[in-house]
Amino acid sequence: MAKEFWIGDIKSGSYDGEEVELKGWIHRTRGSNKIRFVVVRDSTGTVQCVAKRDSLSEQDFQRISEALIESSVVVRGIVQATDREHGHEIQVTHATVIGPVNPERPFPITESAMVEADGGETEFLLDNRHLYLRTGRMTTMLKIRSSVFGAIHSYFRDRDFIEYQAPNFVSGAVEGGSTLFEVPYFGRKAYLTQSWQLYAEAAMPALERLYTMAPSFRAEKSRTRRHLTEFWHAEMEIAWASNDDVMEHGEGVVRHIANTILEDRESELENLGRDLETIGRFADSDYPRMRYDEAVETLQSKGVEIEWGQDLDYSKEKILTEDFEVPHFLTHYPRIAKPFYHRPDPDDPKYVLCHDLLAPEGYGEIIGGGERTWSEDEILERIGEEDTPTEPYEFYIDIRRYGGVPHGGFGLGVDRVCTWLAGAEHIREAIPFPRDSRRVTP
RNA sequence: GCCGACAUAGCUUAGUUGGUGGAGCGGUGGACUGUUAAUCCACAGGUCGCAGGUUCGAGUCCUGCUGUCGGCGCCA
Repeated sequence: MAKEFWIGDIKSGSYDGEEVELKGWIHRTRGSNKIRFVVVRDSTGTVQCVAKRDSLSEQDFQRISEALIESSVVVRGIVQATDREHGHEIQVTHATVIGPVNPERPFPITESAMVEADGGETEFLLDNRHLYLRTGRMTTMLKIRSSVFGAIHSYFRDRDFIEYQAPNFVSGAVEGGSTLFEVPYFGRKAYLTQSWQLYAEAAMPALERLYTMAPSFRAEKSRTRRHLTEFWHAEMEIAWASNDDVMEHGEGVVRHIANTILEDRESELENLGRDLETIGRFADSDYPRMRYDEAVETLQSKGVEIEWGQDLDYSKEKILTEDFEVPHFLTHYPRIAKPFYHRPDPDDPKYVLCHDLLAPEGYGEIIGGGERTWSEDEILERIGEEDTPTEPYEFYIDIRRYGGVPHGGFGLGVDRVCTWLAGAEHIREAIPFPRDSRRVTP
């Protein structure tokens, strides 16, 4: 039963002249009543199978001729290298349809649906996401996504970080409670986590270097091409570290991701029309760093209306990224613009020791992080500034009461990184079943 | 939360000043021995998102609703 032959290997010439048994799905089919051209797909590619009427039994020829797009088939035949545009093809000797498609309900995703959608974001394709997954564009995207996930794991594991898991049901927020999903919890209220961070800080004195990749949930009614309500969050926390140390890892992991997909997913990137030199630049360059004050001056010199102390929203980030060809950091935001867990800069407590990493080409923020407020006095002062009650944060304060140390970390939006590196139009293209404020199905 | 669009066959869409809704793809039947989104002929397929209203007459004009898309804010 196990599958022995893969289209990717057939196309690379491993079986020229040999007989193979091909298991896959019909991608396209055409031809006459004497010869049928059936393009078969598997997870590694597509290959044209040529079924000549007199080369296989009448029954097999009939079956393969009648099978509709997305029928699953087992085809046996001889691999032949050709000069035709599609390269290798298979001269069919036997054909069986395993899972047929009923002509009364043909595969709904047609050329017209694909061509028109381009990025794949029509309502129809979103409603049929479970079927859209098997199209070329989505398959390619999922392969790149897998490599991005793998690269994040290998980056941290190669540097002796410990993978550590936090609960997804939580009782409080990391920041502003308005964006929490509330779920009933045996007569009480619980919430879906927005971030691993608070729980990571609890384990920081135990593990010192830790990371995770897990879903985070934000109940924001965001309607943009960079937001999901459920997204994959790669987070790290490191003891004995400054803002600069954390940034080194942020730059390191993003460059490692770019390097990995360049190495493992070159053809997939090209399929999506991504320029490899551009990705190479993301992989090899140093990422510039700019302080908030400098960013405000730059914006003001460009005629943008902004006052010191305002947070930098997306429209302003976008203007800043125009000056860069690679990701760049923005650091040292005003204390008043950032939540309590960011540590004030001892050199100038008007600022906090934080950073955002902005992707170029208009993709915007992919990392947010910084040094944490780590002493008991400072954390109480910072929480006090926000008029936040301290009770929900008792465990967080405890971490500072028992041997606090300088530490920091960041959160990386994995789906955003996939969107950016793949050159996709919308974050929905980069995740199999996107969740936003208007869609939880399929 | 705010702003702006859109909704016609399974899909992608055309539809003029309001006068019996067309096409391409997909499907079915037929032709064709090398096709590349194959081609050619024929057929089937429509409560024009829903509910009201204006009118002799509404896919088309008006109101409301629903759904979807795009943008802002928020952020990863």
